[in-house]
Amino acid sequence: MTTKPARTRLAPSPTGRFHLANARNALYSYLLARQTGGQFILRIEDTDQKRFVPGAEEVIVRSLDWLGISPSESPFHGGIYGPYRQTERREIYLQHAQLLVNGGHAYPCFCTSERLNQMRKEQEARKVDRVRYDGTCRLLDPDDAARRIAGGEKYVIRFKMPYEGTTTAHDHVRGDIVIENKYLDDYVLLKSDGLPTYHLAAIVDDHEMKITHVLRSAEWLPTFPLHVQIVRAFGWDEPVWVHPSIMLKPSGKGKMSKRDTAAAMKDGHSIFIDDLNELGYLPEGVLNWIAFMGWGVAEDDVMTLDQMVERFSIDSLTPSPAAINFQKLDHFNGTHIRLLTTEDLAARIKPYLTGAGLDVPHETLLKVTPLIRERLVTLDDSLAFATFFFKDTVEPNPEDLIAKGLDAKQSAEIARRSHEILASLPDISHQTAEPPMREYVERSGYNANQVFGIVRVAVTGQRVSPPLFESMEIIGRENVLERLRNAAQMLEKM
RNA sequence: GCCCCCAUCGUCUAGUGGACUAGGACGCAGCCCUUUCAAGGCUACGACCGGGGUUCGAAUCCCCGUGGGGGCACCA
Repeated sequence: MTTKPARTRLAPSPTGRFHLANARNALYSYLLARQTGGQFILRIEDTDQKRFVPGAEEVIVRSLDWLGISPSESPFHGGIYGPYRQTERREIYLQHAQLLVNGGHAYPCFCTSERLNQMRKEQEARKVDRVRYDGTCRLLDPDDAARRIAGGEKYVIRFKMPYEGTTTAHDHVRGDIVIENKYLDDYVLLKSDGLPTYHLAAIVDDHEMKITHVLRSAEWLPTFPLHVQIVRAFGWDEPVWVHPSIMLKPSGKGKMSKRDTAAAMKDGHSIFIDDLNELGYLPEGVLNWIAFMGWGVAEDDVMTLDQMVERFSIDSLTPSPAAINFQKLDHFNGTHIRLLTTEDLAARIKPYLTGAGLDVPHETLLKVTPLIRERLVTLDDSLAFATFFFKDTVEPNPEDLIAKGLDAKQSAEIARRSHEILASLPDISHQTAEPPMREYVERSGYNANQVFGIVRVAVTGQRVSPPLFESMEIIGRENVLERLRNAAQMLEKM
């Protein structure tokens, strides 16, 4: 591809959590920028001070960093097109709003919210197709308006939307979108607090920051023609507009709600990036999962970030809404876990183990890791599979100690015998331990399931574990023997 | 209610008029491997929303239905 460097942006508001849709827009933006040798930047859209959530900006940056798709310009990274926080750009919007007013594309409006509410009520009563600003202040004499502003009267700046005609906006994913202007409105561009609304701020910033491709969620489609009109009113060139599909809840019925996110969390899943991190997901897995939600690839498969950079194209983005599929997340996560080197995986597992209060010697962890690797879906699954390696004793459930089809007495015998056999061995490596144990299975008349099952529960404290003999080798001779003794005693008392 | 968008297996998707007996992935089922659980391998099941056109020929183009989604703020 011989495209010129793309400048892309992620422009979230610091009003809540950083979720899947944010991450996916960020990913695609990042991919496009890196692929073309351009820049991916982060701009904070904090013009709604009422909804501002302290700390939200940090979560955004942390999430991006964790995913490995950090911006090169942002309030935190700096950059020559800053400031990257909209509240710090007031003057710029003020000037641009004035430009629009001077050009006859916008006008000051003094209508109070009370009047607006009443107006809306009346229009609804009349059952108009589209409730829309009635244009009262459009007719104001400019000098008059200027005097009222000078007099300190509160006002907003509204866009002067044509009452007739149509607007055609071109979305790269969907093609031309045509709408009759009468269904649009005289949107407020500058609020009475002097801060811009999204419509003005985003358009001005994207231009000022030399953004070439605007990637944003399809929720913006309804006001997309407005944005195009604003760009044209300024006389600027349009960026390439790209609206990836909306993400739906797993059932496919609507967007994720509070309820849905809570339900997902109960299931060990989440749409929030910081949650995913804590839940034990890998950034690689999350990225791979997100990548395919709205990006149509013929043979989708595991992909690394670098491979995505290579293969990504805004031409293959899909327009239809996509249901979130957490099972696929699990699949990709497991796959990426298996792709990690032992050292890497061990390092990532460790916090989950130590976090549970376990003392985790690194050498032991390195031996354990290959044993549990293909059993992990998330990193915290390591707790279920590896805890017994790092404890001095285990407390098996007595009932689990009794093998299927046998009674306590027989099971005790097996435990005792196994102890004897293992105790007689020079070492307990799986190479030396397995043959005599298998021989015992043959001779005893019990089956492998029964014998190894008892030993497994005795030694690991659980019915499900990594491979028995390899595990015993790591646990160590003395420890294994003791656990077997305890189990035999337990069984004999039953 | 109005506007906009969308429509291929349960889900994510490939498909840009003939190469489609419609391909892949997840999930699901079965088999193999196996001391448990996984992982892995193999196999099966499984879709072009409906109706009209256009065309020699339509999953692919057009129209109308229907269904789903999104949006109708001095929020983004």
